Amino acid sequence: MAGTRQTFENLPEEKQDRVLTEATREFADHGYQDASINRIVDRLGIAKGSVFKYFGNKAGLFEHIFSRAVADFKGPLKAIRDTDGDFFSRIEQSFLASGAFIDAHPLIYRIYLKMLFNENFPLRERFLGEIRRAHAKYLGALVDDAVASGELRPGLDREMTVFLLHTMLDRFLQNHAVPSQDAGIDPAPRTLAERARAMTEFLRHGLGA
Amino acid sequence: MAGTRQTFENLPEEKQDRVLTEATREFADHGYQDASINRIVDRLGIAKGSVFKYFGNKAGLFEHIFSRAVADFKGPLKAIRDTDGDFFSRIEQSFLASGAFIDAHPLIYRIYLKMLFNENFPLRERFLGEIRRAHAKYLGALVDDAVASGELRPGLDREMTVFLLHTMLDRFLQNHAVPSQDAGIDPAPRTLAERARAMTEFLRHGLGA
Amino acid sequence: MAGTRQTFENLPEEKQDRVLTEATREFADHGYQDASINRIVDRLGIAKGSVFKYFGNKAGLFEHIFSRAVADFKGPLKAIRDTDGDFFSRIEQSFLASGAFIDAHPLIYRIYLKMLFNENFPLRERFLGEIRRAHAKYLGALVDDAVASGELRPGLDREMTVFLLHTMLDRFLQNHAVPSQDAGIDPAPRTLAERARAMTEFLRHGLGA
Amino acid sequence: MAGTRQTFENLPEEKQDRVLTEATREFADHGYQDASINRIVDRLGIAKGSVFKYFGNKAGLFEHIFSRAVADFKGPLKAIRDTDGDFFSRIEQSFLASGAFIDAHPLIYRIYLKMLFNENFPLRERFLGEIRRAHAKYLGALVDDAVASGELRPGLDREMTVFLLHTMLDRFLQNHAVPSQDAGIDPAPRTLAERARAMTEFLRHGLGA
DNA sequence: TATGAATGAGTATTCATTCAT
DNA sequence: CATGAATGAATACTCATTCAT
Repeated sequence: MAGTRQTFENLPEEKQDRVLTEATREFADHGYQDASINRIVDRLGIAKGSVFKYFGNKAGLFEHIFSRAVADFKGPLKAIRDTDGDFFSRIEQSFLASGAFIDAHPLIYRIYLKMLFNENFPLRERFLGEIRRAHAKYLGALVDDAVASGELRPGLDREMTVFLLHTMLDRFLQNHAVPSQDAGIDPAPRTLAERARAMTEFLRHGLGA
Repeated sequence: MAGTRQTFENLPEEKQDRVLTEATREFADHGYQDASINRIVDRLGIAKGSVFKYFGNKAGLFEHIFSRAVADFKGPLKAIRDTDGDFFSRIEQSFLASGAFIDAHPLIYRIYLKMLFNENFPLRERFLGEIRRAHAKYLGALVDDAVASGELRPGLDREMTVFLLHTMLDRFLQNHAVPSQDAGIDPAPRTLAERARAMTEFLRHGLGA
Repeated sequence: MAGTRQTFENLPEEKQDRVLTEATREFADHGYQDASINRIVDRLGIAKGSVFKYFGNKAGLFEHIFSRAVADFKGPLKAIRDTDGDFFSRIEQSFLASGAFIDAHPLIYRIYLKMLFNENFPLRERFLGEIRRAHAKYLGALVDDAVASGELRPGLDREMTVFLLHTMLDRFLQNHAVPSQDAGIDPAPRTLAERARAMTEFLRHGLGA
Repeated sequence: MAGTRQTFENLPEEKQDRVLTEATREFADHGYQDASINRIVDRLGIAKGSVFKYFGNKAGLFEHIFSRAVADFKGPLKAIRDTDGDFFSRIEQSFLASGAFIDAHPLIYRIYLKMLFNENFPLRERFLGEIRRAHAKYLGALVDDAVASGELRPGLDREMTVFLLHTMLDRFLQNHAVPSQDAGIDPAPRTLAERARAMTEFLRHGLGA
């Protein structure tokens, strides 16, 4: 109880920020296992022991960073939940809001992507599960509203619809963050808004009443 | 570096297979950077020097393995290119064939997934580009056929359509390989066939004439 | 170094006790070199700097603890010096009193045992010498009395007799504190009293007139 | 199976000896936990990785050294088991043979002493148990012979007698190896033979018929 | 051609100690 | 007078790569 988490929060906020920024960058560049605390402290110009004082160990540092990020991840969705408008315009806004989040926190999103298929991140199951459930809950609510208002074509399987929306959102964001991934597939670079609009149109045709 | 690759191919085929299988497993389990040649040779019971004789260095070993895999990746698509049937049934068959490929080569696909967002794989850009282009070419041809036969609704942007198909296929496969990824989103476990059918139906509504 | 020891003794006695108990436990568990001031202060919930204020450094802490213990070690012997009774019953009482001391201060005795053959304890020579000399003096006095009263068989070398008594006492105590040490040698577990009686009988035969 | 124990035994014998000698010295000087592989390899002038190649880890190195030592420990006793002569002269020979062993392997004996009261040696229970049981078996056989031939006074408890002999032997050896331990108790330095003779005499009086 | 011994820089983590607040 | 942040050297251990046999 004595030494660990408390000590970091007693630091001047500016120093806290420097440490977290540098560490986040390291994890974004190298994932968890290959991230090097040596490199972090060298760049920061602080003693190696300090990091362990602050966070206990490497996993503690990662968990500190990513648990804050998980909270942030959920943020943009909440903002839209209460939005007015028809189903598909709310979907489009979700795309845009999530894209804006990624633009604001590119390092965090790179960590998330690395975590997706790399098993050795601490608390990976918990973190990914939280994010998934938040999205599922949010998208499920949107779908329920749309079913009630008759905006979706009848006979749609609710679970499959949520899964499809999630799929589209996820891939939209991946593509936004790592455009090279679609080099050769979608060669024409588009703005965030253009792409969001196009995918919404597709969804409207596929799902709309 | 002179007779490098040659020496490996002079080995009895059975030994070649053992080496490649064990190395593939290591990369699938740990990615590139964290894969350990020490562990590989320990499991194989061969000398460490041999691996370096065969492949030059760690990157050479990986490239040997994954360049063969890239060729395999393209295989299932070619098989369907000449298939008869309407557009959407050919799409559904693509889903099924790709899913079958993953079931047959789970380790290769795990490596591919890790490579997707992890920058430090050797020749990553080249490998991913090859796979992407193969898919784009294949899907593009399918779309062109469908446009010609009027199976797609008019006014569809070809590139965006290809992108959407690719998105659906990719996510379908990820979900097939790592089902836990959708725990909480698509809780009802489905067979490969059921899921392929459902996604095809969705595409038919979204894209069909 | 000025007011060093003083500051500790100004503490409320209860806090002094907590600090010393926890530190003694750490030294008993880990010896000197591997004892960790980090762990001690973590368990105590006090600042690390305080320990250094109180005792100067790690050696100072150990010396404070063990110099008090040395005084205690000598205690039980003094109590018997003035006892009446024949030589061998006084010996037996010494065994019992020393065993009782160990039961009352098990941590101190564990430190003593570790110090016996581990050279890197601070002031080791001094501490061990003090204890040895106290025992030698005490046992020597007993032997002198017995020689005078004719209780010992004639011709016994005084020094060797003292050495033998010391040997028996020491090993008796070690065995009492670490019974597993004699697993397989003396498998029948005995009470302190039984063992003291048996060893006294042996000594009576070996040394008695 | 590939890398570990085999590699060390392939080394030229001279190098094996240098490594073991230096490592044994380190353990004798510092015990297990405080022994430093850094120091060992620095003195040897070899790479740190080599030691881990040879023995796997620090515990493996220690176990290699001490398991050989345990075998050696038992050696001198076996040599005497078949000796002729009366009980007490065989005991005296045991003292002398064990003392000679310690003189020949002082480092090993110092490790043994440190292990006696320091819990964190690898395989400690096993090693100490083996040594104890060997001694108990040997001394028990001597006692049984003496009981059969009537050399011991009647009514002696066999177990207690073995325990006493073990006690005397152990302490005799400790005193021989670490004479300073008895500074102030037995100030007159004696030869090994003198001391063995004196202790045997004592035992003869205490135990003899 | 295969072997496996040698290397040395790299990893996370712990530690006693200092000193500004 | 107490605090606890900072330090940097120390620890065991792993790794890809080289090269003499």
